[in-house]
Amino acid sequence: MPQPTPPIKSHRATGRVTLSDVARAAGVSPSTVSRALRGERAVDPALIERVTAVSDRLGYVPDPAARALASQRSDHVAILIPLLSNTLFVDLLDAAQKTLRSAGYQTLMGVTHYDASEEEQLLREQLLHRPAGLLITGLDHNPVTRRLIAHSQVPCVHLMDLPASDLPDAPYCVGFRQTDAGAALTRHLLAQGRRRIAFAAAQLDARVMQRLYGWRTALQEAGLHEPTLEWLNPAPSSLALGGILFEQIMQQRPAVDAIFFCNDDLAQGALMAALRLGIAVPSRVAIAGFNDLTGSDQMLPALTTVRTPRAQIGEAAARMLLGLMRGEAPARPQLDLGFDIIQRQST
Amino acid sequence: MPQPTPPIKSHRATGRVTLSDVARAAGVSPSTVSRALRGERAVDPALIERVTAVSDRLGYVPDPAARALASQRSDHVAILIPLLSNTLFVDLLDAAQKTLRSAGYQTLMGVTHYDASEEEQLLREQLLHRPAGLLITGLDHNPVTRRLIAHSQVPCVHLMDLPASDLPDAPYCVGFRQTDAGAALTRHLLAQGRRRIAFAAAQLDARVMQRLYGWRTALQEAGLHEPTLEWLNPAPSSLALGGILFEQIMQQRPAVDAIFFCNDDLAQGALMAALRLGIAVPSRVAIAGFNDLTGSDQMLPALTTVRTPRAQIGEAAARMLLGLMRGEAPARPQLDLGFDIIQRQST
DNA sequence: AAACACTGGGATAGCGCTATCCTACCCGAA
DNA sequence: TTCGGGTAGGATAGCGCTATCCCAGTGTTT
Repeated sequence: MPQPTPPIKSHRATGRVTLSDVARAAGVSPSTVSRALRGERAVDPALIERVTAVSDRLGYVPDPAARALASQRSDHVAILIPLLSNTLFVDLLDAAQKTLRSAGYQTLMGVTHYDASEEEQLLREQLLHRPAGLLITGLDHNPVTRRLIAHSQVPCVHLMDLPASDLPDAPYCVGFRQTDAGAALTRHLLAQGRRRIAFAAAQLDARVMQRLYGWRTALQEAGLHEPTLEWLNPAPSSLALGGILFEQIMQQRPAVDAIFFCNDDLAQGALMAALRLGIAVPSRVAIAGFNDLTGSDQMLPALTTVRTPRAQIGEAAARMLLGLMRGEAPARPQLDLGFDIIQRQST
Repeated sequence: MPQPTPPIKSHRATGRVTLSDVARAAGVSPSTVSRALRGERAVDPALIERVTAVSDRLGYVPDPAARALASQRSDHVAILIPLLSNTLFVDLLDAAQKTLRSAGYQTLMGVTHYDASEEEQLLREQLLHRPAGLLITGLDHNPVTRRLIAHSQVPCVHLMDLPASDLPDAPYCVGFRQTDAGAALTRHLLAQGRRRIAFAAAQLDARVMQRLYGWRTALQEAGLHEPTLEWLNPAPSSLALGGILFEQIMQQRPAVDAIFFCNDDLAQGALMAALRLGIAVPSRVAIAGFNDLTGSDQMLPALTTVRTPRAQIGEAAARMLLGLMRGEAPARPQLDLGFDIIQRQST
């Protein structure tokens, strides 16, 4: 009776070059290959070189799933942003993603739509993949979300916002002081001789409210604060809405001589509406925006705005996170990248 | 001599509720739990219910890494787009991502920057994660990329473009006929009485060239084609560039009475430049764009453009892919979602 | 010289699933 | 009655890594 030849390899062979293949070819143990390739523990430099050479020759590439299962840490970095329809966040995502990829990490993107419970749910899904790090927009999250982050032990950097003061147990974050930026732009308008400065906003997220606070503070300091000049609309931000808000303000508060829009899209819409309505900008009313989005320099008149370093924030936050994932503590837990007032023709 | 108590659980216990925990609690084998929860093979309905109940009670959630390792398929879907700085692709990504997430998939995003070798490299990285599916922008990829896709056996749907004709072995794709759209918009301009219609383009990707081809065809049919009215610039598209192109064309081809810009950002820039230069639109020159991007309806005059169903493309492609991943063949491998000419005041 | 760290390698047991094989049982057909 | 085939469960061996333990060899201390 003929003996069946025993299978040499598993019945589920995949054709992939594995770590054991490299180990066999290099004449060392799998542990050594693993350590040599990852730079873990001390390995004889000569061995590292030999293993690396063999690995390259065979075209070995580690399997992320196996690595994730064994080490309980994947090569994913999760990022949570509110929207993709605001280029602000897309720029953040783009920069972070680029930086993370060059370090070998894959980005897991989550879009929260400004919804705390959706944020929580997205975070849960992302944490299942045991990400190596987490980037999250803003500082205010619901308690469950905060607990999930803390309990997961995953290094986390917050984007865009900075805490009011340097708390001892402050979270890691990269951004700028929204309040200061709001106040600075308002002071710019005051310096131009404007006295009745309205604040028009939509999509009232935490950062918008901080800009409002900055506006309010600057006007109070100047003794010019007037609550009826706050024009807040919770709807999503858009050019069209900017036009509508502009028209409302001009009609209902004709004495207004400047409007601070919380975002450039609103301000751009206002500028187009002004053109349509024949309202002279800046002579009749000055218009200023926030974020220096695409096209603001092309408006007629060109839009005065606050340039926010969103790409730099994305990149710096990713770098800080990469450091944290290596176990390094950043120089300072908060990184303030500032902002610039860009004066153009609309003020 | 006291015996050391043997550890009950592994020394690397993670506190996670595993499939075996559910199996033990439900009094069945792990295989049965796995099958019951995935709806694999036939399982006694009563058992399915019991297992599901126990699983819910314990809060069991499958580990994606373990699943990926064992099954050689992850819950990731890879998506490759050229840029994040064009809202067109962001809308595509947003819609696809939303659809895929609701089906339990995580999106792995790759940004190719219109670079074929970067696309190939990104694809390699994504394939390491053994994605369950792949979405890729466009139909033209380098041979290695095509081979990687074919060899990976991962279901793949192409976005935005449709092949010239219905080939028998045609790839799956969802989009619309760029050539037809280009021709249709050109015919619209002809119908308005325009005779010297320029085509201005930047970021000359395959789709832009197809629109150019459509423009050319329509003009040739009308006996009005003039090669010197092709204005092609390989630089990235932007409002500022649109303004520059507009100024160049008006200066160097004063007889032009209409300009078809290959993308709305260029056309918006041109409209702003026209305002600045005091060139009347549409009386002196008509301006039309493509894609109906944000703000086009707010321009002065409002921009005539082609509305492209990018969100629908993202969603439909994701749905088609989900079907393919379940092993279903779509009704037709090509899905044409069409386009609409949106006539506004600029023509 | 004995005791004691280090250092750098190997052996091995999982990580938490799924794929595959195996088996008991039930059914209808011969 | 017997047998084949289908059905629904269990047993088990990995998937490809890393974490942990172990150990031989080499200093270092008193």
